[in-house]
Amino acid sequence: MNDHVSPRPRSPRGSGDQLAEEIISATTDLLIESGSEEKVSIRAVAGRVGVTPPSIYLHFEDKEALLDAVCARFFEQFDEVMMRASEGIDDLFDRGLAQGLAYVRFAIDSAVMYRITFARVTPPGEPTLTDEVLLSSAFVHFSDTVEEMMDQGLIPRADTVQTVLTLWATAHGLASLMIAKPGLPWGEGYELAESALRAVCNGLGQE
Amino acid sequence: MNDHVSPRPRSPRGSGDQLAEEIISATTDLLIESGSEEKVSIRAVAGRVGVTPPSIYLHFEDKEALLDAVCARFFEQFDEVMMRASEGIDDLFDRGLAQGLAYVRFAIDSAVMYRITFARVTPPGEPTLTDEVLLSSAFVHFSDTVEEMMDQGLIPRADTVQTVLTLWATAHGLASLMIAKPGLPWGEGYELAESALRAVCNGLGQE
DNA sequence: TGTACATCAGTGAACGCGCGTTCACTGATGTAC
DNA sequence: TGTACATCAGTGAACGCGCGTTCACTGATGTAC
Repeated sequence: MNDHVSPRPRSPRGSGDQLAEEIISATTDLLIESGSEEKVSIRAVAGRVGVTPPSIYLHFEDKEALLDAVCARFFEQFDEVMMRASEGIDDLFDRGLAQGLAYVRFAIDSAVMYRITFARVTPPGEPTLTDEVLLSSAFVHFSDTVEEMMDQGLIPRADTVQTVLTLWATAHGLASLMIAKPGLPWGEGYELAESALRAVCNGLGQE
Repeated sequence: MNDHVSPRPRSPRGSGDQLAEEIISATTDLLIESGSEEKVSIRAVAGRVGVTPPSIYLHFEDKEALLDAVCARFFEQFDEVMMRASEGIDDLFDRGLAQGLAYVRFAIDSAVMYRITFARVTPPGEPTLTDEVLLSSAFVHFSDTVEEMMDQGLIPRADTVQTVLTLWATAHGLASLMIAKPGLPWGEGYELAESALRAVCNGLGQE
């Protein structure tokens, strides 16, 4: 964890953002390796990047801000992954399912980051959380899919946000329980996850 | 957090277990107050109980062992809560639903403990996890309910464990997402949770 | 073109702190005779 | 019944450590004249 790298050359003037990027990805790597945010120190991050600890504070106000940036960066990847997974799938139901499964898959593949991101509870006063998530690309894109599915009658028409939250909770529950309790009999691949997602889709509106 | 309490009287000979109990509940209280296991120190626990730090090691091998004991104790409560919630409900479907909802409710009421318990990932080598959970009262009791529901045709007959895992994942997803993102529009009470649980029950077997 | 200067990304050393844990010790309690 | 002793739950003080963060400083780079 305390690995040092040959000191990096000084950055040219206005290119401070590049170091910020390197700090974020070094922190991500260390989080994955260590498995917890408390085990990743500013010193270790600095060492990994090839810089001294105080330099970190030139780019992030404190450790919390750095971790926030890292988690935000991670969360952004979900949109890309879900979009890519449904590319070229014509059947609308299959497309929605593929997106949900891609979510579960990606969460499990990046188990440590997923766990850490969701463990960082949003402070109660945070006013913009709702907007932040609701406006995030992943949420919007998936909402679009859901709305189309309603249009085609694949799932019953209802409040879009409520439906999206229900499906998200299902996918999140599968991913996070599979991560937390990997020893349970989840079966070989993702069949259980797939059938759970299908079940909730098919049961919508029959409540 | 560093509160001290008047020093407790010395325990009589063979009653060391009582102090162990007090340590567990003091730790639970401190976890709830601080919101994270790293913020709870052995010193603080000792102070809360009214004892010096080294005494803790007379009852728990180290901090990890103490936290494990605390989480195990917490997990045991789920069975009691779910059983109590379904008492006196005759309709079998309603009984299952009440158990699921009680799970979500209790998880949210004890948000901090729930989050911490599920964040403590079971180490990969742990051999007994599966048996541990599968034999736990909550799992067994809920499995019984599910099996009865299958008998009555309320949900399709299928592998019980798979069905229980699916329902557990749904309840867990709702609870943990509601805890992690309380700012999202979950609605007033637990209607969204209830309709999600109903949806997955009704969609089972239609995959 | 050459020189003095301002800028500012990054440094080196240190700060104070709280932590988990260890260890030799104490002293009230129970027991043996 | 009285006394010497073993037991052992809990103590007091200290260990070494790594942490987040601060602050005065450096020195390469770009700019003004």
